[in-house]
Amino acid sequence: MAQQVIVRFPPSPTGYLHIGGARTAIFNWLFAQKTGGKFILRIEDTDVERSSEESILGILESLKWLGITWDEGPYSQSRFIKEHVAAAQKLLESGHAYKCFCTKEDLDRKREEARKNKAPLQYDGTCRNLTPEEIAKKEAAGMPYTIRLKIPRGGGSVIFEDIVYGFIEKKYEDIEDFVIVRSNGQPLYILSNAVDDIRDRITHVIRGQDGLANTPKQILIYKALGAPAPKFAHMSLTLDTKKAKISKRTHGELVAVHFYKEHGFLPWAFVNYLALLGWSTSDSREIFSREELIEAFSLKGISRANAIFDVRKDDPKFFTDPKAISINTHYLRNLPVEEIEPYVTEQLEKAGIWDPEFQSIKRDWFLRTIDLIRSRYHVTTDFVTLGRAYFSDDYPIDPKALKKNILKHEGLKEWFPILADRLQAVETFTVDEAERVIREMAEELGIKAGILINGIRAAVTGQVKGPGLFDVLIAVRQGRVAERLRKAVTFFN
RNA sequence: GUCCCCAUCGUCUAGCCAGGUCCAGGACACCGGCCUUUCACGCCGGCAGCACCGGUUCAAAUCCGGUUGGGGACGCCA
Repeated sequence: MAQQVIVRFPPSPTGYLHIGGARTAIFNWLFAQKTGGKFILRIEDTDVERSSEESILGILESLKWLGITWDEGPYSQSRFIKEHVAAAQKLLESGHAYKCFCTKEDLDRKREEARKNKAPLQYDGTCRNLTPEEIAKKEAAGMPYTIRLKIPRGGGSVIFEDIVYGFIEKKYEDIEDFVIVRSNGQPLYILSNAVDDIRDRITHVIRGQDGLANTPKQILIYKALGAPAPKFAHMSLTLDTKKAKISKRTHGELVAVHFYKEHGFLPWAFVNYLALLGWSTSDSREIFSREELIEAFSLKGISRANAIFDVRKDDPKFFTDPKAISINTHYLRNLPVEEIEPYVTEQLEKAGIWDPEFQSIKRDWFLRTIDLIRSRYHVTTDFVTLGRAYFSDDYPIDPKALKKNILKHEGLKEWFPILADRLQAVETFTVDEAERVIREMAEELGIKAGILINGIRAAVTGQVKGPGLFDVLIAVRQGRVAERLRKAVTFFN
């Protein structure tokens, strides 16, 4: 009988959720979904200085946007500080830990010296063997102390099997007697985290590879506390194009989940992209529905090598990793229109060009129009930039379109009004009728139809490119087309 | 400095554990062509990689050792 899987995602609320954190959350969530396990959200807010309520809200919002749901929580780690302290006390009593009276200044000095002498930076164990009398004396003198875990000495090592990286061995001698409680009585993350995981019965710790070096220490804590250690699965890290770990500090908004929401990403497309960063299936599939991803997911598919988040800051063509955009594009163009409708709506609202009728009497038209123009778009914001003319009469004319497709042909100044009249005179305004009128006119004038077609497109949509013009005209509608063509004459002034 | 991890096209990666079927497959990006009123979509084609050296073997991208390169950890941060 396999026990139920319990995983957790423990962000520290010191800023927004960034893609590294999102990736960790996604992998944990996927694993829980896959195994029918439980996913706990725990806010590690014990660093009071840097934690903020605002940050917590932002993180929750980003997770919700991504569609990552949790079964328990969010718990605040700070609520359990008493338990953490009690655990430290227990370790002290059982002889697994000891009080250290070394001052921060002393330690800093020693570390600095060691750095200079290119020696290991480990704690030298000054207080490890203090006699009970010495300890009592220092305490009586009111000397503050930290609590350190007592690492076994005289050979031996910690060995564990990481699900991704395989067997990892760390010699005791390479582990220092690390601090688990500050001199002000506050427990440290390494302790709190282990205590919380024990209490929450976490079965699998899935986290970034930067936690790999900490793992032997945590295993020692579990052992000292007499609790079984969970299984560990470390994930490769996400690096930037300069191969540095991505961070809020150096990359700012570009690595924030909310940035992708604002820039027109479909949440699932983003999850799909993130899942592919450092994970794959042997059949090289890339597009997964939610159900397919859960079905295909396996911790074994996590790659050991770090992956690069290929954002090219200076490339005007891509505002982020081209692969991320291409996946978003795929979903944008292939999902049933109804599924992307809410996201388009959101963008129109944000741009102030939303018309409530788009979801009532004009809904059919709205869906058809989205469907018509989406094959050229990459993100939902394109609907309010490139596609603005479909939804609003207040749209800009691309200078290139103006120059190349309107001003270049003086004749359009006379032809536009005639075209407007003729198109307006059509009784049933259909694609075929619109095409007939325009082609006949071109023939009459003895010019290429393309001149009229491209000129009309420029005037009616403001763009040099777009769907087949006759479809465009139907989408924009007869009256507006005529109106826009008449107005276009003013471009020649 | 010490310890740990990693190494296939520009990027994400399959293949590696059980060596031959791989003169290395897919995707994105890029280039060319077809289609077309424009731009896309779509279709067809192309460019491009096993870091290096040695060993084991009839045979190595795959196993072993080393070198180089990269990343991470080493806090009274999480």
